[in-house]
Amino acid sequence: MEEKINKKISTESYKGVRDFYPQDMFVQNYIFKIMRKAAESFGYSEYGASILEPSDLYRAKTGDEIVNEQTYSFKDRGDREVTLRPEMTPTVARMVAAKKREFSFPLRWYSIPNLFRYEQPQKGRLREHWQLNADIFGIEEIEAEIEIISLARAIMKEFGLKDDNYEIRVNNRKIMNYMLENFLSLSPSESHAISKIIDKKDKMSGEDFTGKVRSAVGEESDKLLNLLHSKNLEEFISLLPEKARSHQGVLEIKELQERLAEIGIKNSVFSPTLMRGFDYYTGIVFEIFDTSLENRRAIFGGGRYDDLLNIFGAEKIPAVGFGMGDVMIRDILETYNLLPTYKPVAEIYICVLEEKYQNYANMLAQKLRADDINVAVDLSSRKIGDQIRYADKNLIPLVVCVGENEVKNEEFKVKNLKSGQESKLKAVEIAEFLKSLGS
RNA sequence: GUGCCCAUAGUUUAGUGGUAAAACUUCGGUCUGUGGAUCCGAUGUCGAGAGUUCGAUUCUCUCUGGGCACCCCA
Repeated sequence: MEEKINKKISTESYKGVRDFYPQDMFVQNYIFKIMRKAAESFGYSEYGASILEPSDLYRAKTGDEIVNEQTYSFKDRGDREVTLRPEMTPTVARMVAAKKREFSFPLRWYSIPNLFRYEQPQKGRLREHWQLNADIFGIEEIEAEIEIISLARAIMKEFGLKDDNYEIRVNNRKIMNYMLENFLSLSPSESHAISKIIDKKDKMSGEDFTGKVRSAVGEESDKLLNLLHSKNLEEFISLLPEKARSHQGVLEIKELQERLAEIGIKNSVFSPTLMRGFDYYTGIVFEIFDTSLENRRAIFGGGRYDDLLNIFGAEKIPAVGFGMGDVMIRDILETYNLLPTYKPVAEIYICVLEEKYQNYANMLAQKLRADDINVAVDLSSRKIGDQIRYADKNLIPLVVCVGENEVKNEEFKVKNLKSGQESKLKAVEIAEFLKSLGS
């Protein structure tokens, strides 16, 4: 024997990414199907783009550090810096800005891109994931937020989630900025730092949070803490100084909640500690938050980003949008036992009793396919029992055996593997029969 | 990037300083013009590399991968 030169290649997938075997792909397709259906029911059109973007696209917004350390970035053969897109918003902003003269606004767009980030994988966060992005461009008024949140809620509903499975947390960057910069007289960098602390409130103990706020804000911290602990908007407003009570940011939240309630969305909650990590948000921000004990995580997040398109030198184009990841929604559906049961694509399996009937079986399959039926034909010439067993193990619901009798009579016994029932049918009747099964 | 835990057939798990076992799955055979069965058999360089040792799957280190948390958050 010669020594082995070839080293075996590992069958593991690349770190932090997933293989989708047919059963996984079935779930993935189900998730995408629901997302598409809901988005399109609101008149949103699907768009797409390459996963490769020039690194500058992200530098402009997020800074060198994130691009260098948290993205997949490399130089191509032409010495261009390239990044695997870590999010879709800059891409869609670029696309909209590029052709803004050609579009009549508002634009309602969605996409389900795969996104990459170079990070340590952990729960709910992998290196590659898919994320529904839905955005509306060109509406300055709160109508945009109402529509976007309605869409988010419609998706939850379509997945079978009930309103009391989650809450819609809302806040407004405008009032938060006002509060930090005017009411508490913090400098922009101080208020930026405190925003990050506020955003993490739920991740630390009450004392920790109080302590961190005190050391960051100083003597005014009690005022801030009281505001952040308000249970609802009324309490929050009552703690604001007189002249701030009718601040636009407050009015927007109030109107948003009222308008949502009017159209039947009653599970919105004002959440003064909701900030969202991104700096580009300029107004309302929101999150759909799973209230089950198992997850306690945001399923959706989004908000208004009126100034983002400015980086392309475009005139201001207001925008509201959100993202929803496939990893999170999978976890949620699992929690509430809402994952669909796997069904293979083949509806009928044709068993071949003797090798000489193989081509007859192929012809029968062709006829059925012409009637839009998904048919697989056995190729093994194995014993009939093994063929049926194969169909059964692969969850194919119906079996037709082709042998001497069938060829002679042109009639087929269609066997339902679940019930064991057989129906004698002509080839042309099979499509109708399938419809009657309602599969 | 940091820390903790983990790694044995395809899967779930036993087990030992003297090169491994069970169940299920898969594949092959057995039996039946109609299935989830029976019986027989096959499938592992114990994640990779190095070290300690007469001898390592077992002990040590490094790496890789997985899980969780931190960092960061899209």
